[in-house]
Amino acid sequence: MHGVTPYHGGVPSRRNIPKPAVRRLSLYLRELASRQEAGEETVSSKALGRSLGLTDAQVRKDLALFGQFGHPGRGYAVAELVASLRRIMGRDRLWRACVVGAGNIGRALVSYDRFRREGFQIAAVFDADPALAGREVGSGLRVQRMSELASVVAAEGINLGIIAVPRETAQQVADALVAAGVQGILNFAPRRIEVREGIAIVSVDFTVSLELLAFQIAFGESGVLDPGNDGPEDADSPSDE
Amino acid sequence: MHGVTPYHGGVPSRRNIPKPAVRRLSLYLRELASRQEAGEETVSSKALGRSLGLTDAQVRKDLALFGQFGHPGRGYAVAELVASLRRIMGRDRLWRACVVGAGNIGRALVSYDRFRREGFQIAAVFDADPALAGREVGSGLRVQRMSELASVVAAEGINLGIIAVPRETAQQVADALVAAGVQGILNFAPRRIEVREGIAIVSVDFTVSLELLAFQIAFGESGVLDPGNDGPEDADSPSDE
DNA sequence: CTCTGTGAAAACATTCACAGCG
DNA sequence: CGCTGTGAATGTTTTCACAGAG
Repeated sequence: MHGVTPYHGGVPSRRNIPKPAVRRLSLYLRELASRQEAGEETVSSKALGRSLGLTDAQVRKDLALFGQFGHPGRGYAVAELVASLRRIMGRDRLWRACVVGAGNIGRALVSYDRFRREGFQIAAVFDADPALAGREVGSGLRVQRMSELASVVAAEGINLGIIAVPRETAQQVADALVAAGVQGILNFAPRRIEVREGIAIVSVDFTVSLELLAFQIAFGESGVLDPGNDGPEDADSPSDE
Repeated sequence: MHGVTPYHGGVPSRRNIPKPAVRRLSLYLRELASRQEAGEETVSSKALGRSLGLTDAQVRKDLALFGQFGHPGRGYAVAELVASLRRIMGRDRLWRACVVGAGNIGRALVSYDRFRREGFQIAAVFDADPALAGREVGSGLRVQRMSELASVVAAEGINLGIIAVPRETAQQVADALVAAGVQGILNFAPRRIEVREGIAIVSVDFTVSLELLAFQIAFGESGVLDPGNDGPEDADSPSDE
């Protein structure tokens, strides 16, 4: 028992957190929040793993990367673990994002309620097309000109940028976002984005995901099915720096 | 030299293709197509890797999984490799997809031109809300009722389903798609989808990607930066079965 | 000399299996 | 008992480094 202490005195130091583990952390948090809402007070690594298609050992290993949260014989206290995970993942702070590109994807992201509900506020939208300036998208946001990006990012306290422009302009948008002071970028353009050391970047590439799907089907038919990957379903991995 | 032969006689059999390698294959194909258009005739693993933030050894290993495509001393013949990769990835056949869910994300996907250009045709859109039935989305597609899903999938020769509904209904939509006969599913709903053996599934989870981004920033500040992952940018990995 | 294909080594990630707490 | 935390074992992916082709 360690009840009050949030992170535990001796967090297994820092460093070297496997990226796949972090993605799963996000899944744990989602599942735990849902169980918390359902009134569950404790949950075992086995139960948690079962819901997400993971082994119990995997769940325990992942959580143990950040401290000792479990109670032997009992499992994990849901509320406690939710609070810890939120802090670890930076979900205890306010994230403000801007979307660059008011095309199909940009507009969909601005209107994607889940972001707001999960604590990622979209505070501005920009587009290079002057014809779109002033146009309302989502709930009450108006498209602003690229020339305003730096000042708006500063004035609105925006710390994340979301790139939803065509591949041709994606790198220069990234440069502008970094110059404006964002700490991280979520990239939806189908190309690699380079940013300087210290800026976080994660990419989501729809085409790669679709092609991965096509490959599985095409290759599964022509060749032998890959059996290795039977157990847990595994999410299509985007790219992060 | 093996010039004409497309796949080479002895493809290193089948089986056991690492998933990360398949994602990169998609990147190679994109980069190669762009170089082909630019008139380049050959490319070395080093040049290809450089463009994509990968090592030359990685590129060679990935390609070697499927055959011997390179010409020692010369590099890879661009046109030849594009053709081989297209076949390997199933890009030489016609893919027809339907989108289920005509909300923000569903509509954005229907209008996402890149899918069509890359050979993934969206042939139908469905939504459970009867009020949306008949509404036009994208270029000339009309929203259809869920009750028509099975017959439309059959009639239109649809082999892929794209889930763009809220998490609550995602699993039952997946079941309906599989029952209707699709071979694979691209899932945008924030939850795990289970499908029977033999059906391919890839998931894209925006929230996980955003949280991965937030984690990198929050953890980088509070702790020591993870140094390991310096080199190539790495895409945010979705989930695939 | 350039550049591939590939065994062997290293790094990384998952699973096993069990000591020990409640 | 039930269930965590964790070393040790196993499996997977990446990198190294070099023989050999052109």
